[in-house]
Amino acid sequence: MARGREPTVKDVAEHAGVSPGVVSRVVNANGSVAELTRERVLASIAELGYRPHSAARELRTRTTNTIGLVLADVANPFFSQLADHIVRHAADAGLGVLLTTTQEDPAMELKSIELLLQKRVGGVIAAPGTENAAAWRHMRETGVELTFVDRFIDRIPGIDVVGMNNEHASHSATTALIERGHRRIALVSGSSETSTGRERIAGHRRALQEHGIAEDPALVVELAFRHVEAETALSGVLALPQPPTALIVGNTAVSASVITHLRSAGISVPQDLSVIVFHDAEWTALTSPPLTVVRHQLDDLAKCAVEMLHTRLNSAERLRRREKRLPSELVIRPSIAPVRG
Amino acid sequence: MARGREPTVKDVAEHAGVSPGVVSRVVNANGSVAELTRERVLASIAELGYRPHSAARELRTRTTNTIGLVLADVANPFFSQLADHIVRHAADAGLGVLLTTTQEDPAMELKSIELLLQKRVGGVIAAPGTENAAAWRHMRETGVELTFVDRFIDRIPGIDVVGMNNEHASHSATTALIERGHRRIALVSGSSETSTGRERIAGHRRALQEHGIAEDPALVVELAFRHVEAETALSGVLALPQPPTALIVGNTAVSASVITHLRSAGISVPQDLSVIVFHDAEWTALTSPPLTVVRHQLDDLAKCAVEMLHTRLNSAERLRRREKRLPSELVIRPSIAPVRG
DNA sequence: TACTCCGGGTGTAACGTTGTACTTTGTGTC
DNA sequence: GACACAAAGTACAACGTTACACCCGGAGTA
Repeated sequence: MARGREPTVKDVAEHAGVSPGVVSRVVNANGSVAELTRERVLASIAELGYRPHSAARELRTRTTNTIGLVLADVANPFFSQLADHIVRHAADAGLGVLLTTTQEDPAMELKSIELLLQKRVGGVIAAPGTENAAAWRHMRETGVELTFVDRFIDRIPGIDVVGMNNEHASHSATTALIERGHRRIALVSGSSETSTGRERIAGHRRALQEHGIAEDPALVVELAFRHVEAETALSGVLALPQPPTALIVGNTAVSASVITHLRSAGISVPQDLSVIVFHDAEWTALTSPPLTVVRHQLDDLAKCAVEMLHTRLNSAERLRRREKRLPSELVIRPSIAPVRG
Repeated sequence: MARGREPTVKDVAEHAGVSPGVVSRVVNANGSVAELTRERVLASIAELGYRPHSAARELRTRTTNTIGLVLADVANPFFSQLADHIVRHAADAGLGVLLTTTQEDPAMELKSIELLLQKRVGGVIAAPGTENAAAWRHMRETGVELTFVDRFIDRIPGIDVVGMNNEHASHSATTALIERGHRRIALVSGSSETSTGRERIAGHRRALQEHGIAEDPALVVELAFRHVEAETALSGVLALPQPPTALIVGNTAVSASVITHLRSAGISVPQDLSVIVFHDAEWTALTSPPLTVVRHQLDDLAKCAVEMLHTRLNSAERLRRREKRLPSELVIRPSIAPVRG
């Protein structure tokens, strides 16, 4: 197990009979170096098994090829698929991804931010919570490039945003239900303090208004992305004197537990309740009935986020803030039906 | 946007009127320092917003509080839940997680290994593929602590392993079917080159033998974790002259697509086919019928892996190789039934 | 001839941190 | 009063890399 010290530029330089600077220029394809020596250096590198030490490089150059990724939790299929795509695209761009999760807990989010600042990551892709605006702003001011994905905090200037067109998606979903005669439509959404929550509620409202349907605040349930609350909140809504005939689940974290609850409560879909959920997880077509979903192009979302960050990292000058909204698609399946007589 | 240089120990030292060494000792709670000066230093740190520069620290101390995590893909709910738990436990231990995915592609796996070596991560948790044994061994010899999780490569010495008791789990699953009268039981598993694939096939065989049932090689389908192959391979098995009456899906990546295929092929579960799948994803109870599953304690798996790695990282001496197997549980649901006729 | 210019190379300092060796001061002991 | 001894602090080098200034020699130009 002869665990020898890892070879350094110096070792390579000596082995190739050249100065360290030349080696550096070879590995970074930087300054000019004679073809012959270049080959000699490359040979030495191969022979010694040299690998640049990124910490040293980062220290010297004050740059990094690592980005941070801050998500609520990666057990939620929405985020996990997003993470998968982001990691892939980042790898394509030569970037490593330091993953942290917040479990929707502001304190953990703060710890994540702290960690990433210490690591001096070059940039961060994050789906931020609502309470650490100051910390995010500070991170940005420290010079860390930041891209918000899916959600964002709008009080912070100069941060790119890539998200879904939530307002539109929610509007379509509600409209689809209204067209089937539904008047009492419940919406389970994330907290209205999050951008996604707000936008989804807004789209829902707009659709109601367009059809002259009065809003009933009791039908809008904001869940701060916690599984436990799902059942109690839901049973409250379903027990209303005038219960809803349709339900939109705009909080991807609780979709499965909502369906579970409906089943155990003996509510049959779509006879008793039409259901639409956000995010087309792999199982949504497997329930009975298959669920109508709002399908997001997660790959595009990830690609955009990585690209935005990457260009920022590689361009010295200060770019204008960009915001990109990706369309989503309503996939109709049997979980919605015309309202009963 | 006054993006000033980040403060360093030197700045803090000057501000507090001490030498840099003292500051270092304060932040690392290392040598002894007078209570009074300690407070003064802490005050300066707070005021200046000092944050240690990890690259510099890593360079100097030749250690890291970052570990690598190498998984096939994090879109597979099995791996994504595992990743979620690992990231959480690692954070509790003060470790950052650099996530890479291989998409089951040996070349990508090699790139991941390369990246992690460059980053000089202190340790790596990995679910390895089969083809890069040499690279993994080399990584270990370089001094990177390594823990294999879920799968492993047994040709490599000195690497800890945390996994499920796959042989036993598979044996239980097959036995449960045999007890219900099934004789022709198909097994969709990962490649028998992976440890999990081998073990699951072995457990299956043992159960068959114990009941004096002849093995039929045509009933064992090895899928190298690729979605596309699932349908064709499966339809082959189902079209056999003597088709199976039961199916065990031991490849978590294809569970959903297998179920989809069964449905589109008009095969009703459990009347035509009893089904058991590995891994209790959040949706397995939501299909109709709900699926019998082999449930793994992913949290324990993650916890063990992180703990093993963590103790290795913090103990100077060379520890003996450890291997831990966690039990899994067969959760019976209506997707299995006594064989017909 | 004297000059600039350029390719190809060397040497050195610096990035921010911490370990080691050293100095200073105070305190208790014989 | 001399001694050892610990506590508290300083100074400096080193980790591996790269940016920068510099040097050398040969080719092109006035």
